Amino acid sequence: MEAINKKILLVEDDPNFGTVLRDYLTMNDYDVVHAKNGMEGFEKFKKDDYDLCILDVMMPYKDGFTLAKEIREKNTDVPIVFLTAKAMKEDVLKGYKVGADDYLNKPFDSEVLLMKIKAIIQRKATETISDSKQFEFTIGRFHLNSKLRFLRFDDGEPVKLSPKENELLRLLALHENDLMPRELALTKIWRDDNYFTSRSMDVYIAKLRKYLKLDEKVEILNIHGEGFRLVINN
Amino acid sequence: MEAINKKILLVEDDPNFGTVLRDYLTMNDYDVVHAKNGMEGFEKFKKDDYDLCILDVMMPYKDGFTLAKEIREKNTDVPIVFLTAKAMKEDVLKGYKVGADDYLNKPFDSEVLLMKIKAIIQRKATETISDSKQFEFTIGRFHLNSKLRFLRFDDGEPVKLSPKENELLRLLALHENDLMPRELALTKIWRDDNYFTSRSMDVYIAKLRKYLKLDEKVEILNIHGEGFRLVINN
DNA sequence: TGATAACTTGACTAAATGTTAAAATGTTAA
DNA sequence: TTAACATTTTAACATTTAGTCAAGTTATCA
Repeated sequence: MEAINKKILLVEDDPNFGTVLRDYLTMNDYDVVHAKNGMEGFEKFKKDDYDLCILDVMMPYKDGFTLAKEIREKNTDVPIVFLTAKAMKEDVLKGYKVGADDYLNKPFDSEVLLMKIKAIIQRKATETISDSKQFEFTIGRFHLNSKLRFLRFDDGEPVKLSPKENELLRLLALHENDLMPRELALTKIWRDDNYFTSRSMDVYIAKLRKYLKLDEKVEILNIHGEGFRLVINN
Repeated sequence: MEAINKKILLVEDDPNFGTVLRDYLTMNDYDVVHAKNGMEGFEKFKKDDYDLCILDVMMPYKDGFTLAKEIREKNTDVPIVFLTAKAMKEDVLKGYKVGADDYLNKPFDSEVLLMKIKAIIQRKATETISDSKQFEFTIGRFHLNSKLRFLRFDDGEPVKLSPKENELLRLLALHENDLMPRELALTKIWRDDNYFTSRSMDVYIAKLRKYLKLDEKVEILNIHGEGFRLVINN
């Protein structure tokens, strides 16, 4: 039986390092497409579907973070790994905002690299499956059934939620107590990130808050400029 | 090249079993410190850094779960494995609540033990950075969550930080006890290094100092003409 | 001690968010 | 097909949050 290899987009401007890495990955049964700079990387990304993107951070013309942002606009799911020179831990936050899945410090152990790649692709696969499977949530004294689109308080009468209300609350519940980035909701639910969809989302946050205020332990907090957080206090 | 052995803290009150296990692990290139009870185990834990803790659940005075809780307060990352006579379901659940990484049932196959140990230490080592680590810091009696942008003192109410406050404190924490060059913060956070951004940064240093003065052991020192230092005094 | 760097405070501007209501759009059943 | 209703978007305005800058004070260094 011939298994289909995972496809990796490698964007690395250093020709020596890039070639070595490409060959090493190819040897380990990955299909590697190697782009020599950010521009080329984005072109190649648009032309095909990849299971993983490995981006060098420091590149002329277009750095890895900028490229990642462009990639994220096209595809919210593909795992992205950054290659950085050692001792650049300050940049991790920046990478995270763009939706980084991991960092690799140059130089790195090739064994570790392979393990991480495998783990990330694997994690992404199970994550999306388990995410898409979760349709019922307990939110404080509420129960959300996201498939039937209703929200029940204690044992009272369920309230019917509109599609947008439902999806937004579900996304918040999936990130319970953690940050649910604004951008995530916009790309996942509204499939567009602009001023108006953003305002629309705020309207829905207000509606959800109105529903949720029956339980004073449940609240939707805003993190200015970042997104929202569904917290359940004890 | 001589690799440094991984250090294991073994807490087991049964002298026979404990000694046999210690010797077996030592034979397999682990550095083992053997404590005969929970109290001794915690003392030894505080004195050194370990790559893994193996705790017997049933011990006099202080059982394994209680010890695990104390260890977790000091260190949220170190892998913990419990040794149990038999896998009681409720015990397993209790263990995972305390943050157990695995269970070993006595008696157990020594080969299996070695494999599990290797796997656990390995897994911990390759865990992705984006899983919290780089966003959470302990600063004296404070806890900084850089992703959610809040700073908590002891177990009090978290204070919300502005993006700039957050990034600056994070940068200082990354350089804890070391110099954080002024220029670094300006280029990383303000993306511009001029007179005014520099004044602006001073404003933020002042704000951070105000937050941090709750713990007199924590301070931000200035190094004239160089930058700042976040120091934690003992 | 004079020059430069660091610190503090508060006023001001810009941007993001909260809220409500009206307008536009979508859906369903008679 | 359309009337009634549900959903979503847009608009308007209020409020909160964040960042910058200016000006005066204090600390440090040579």
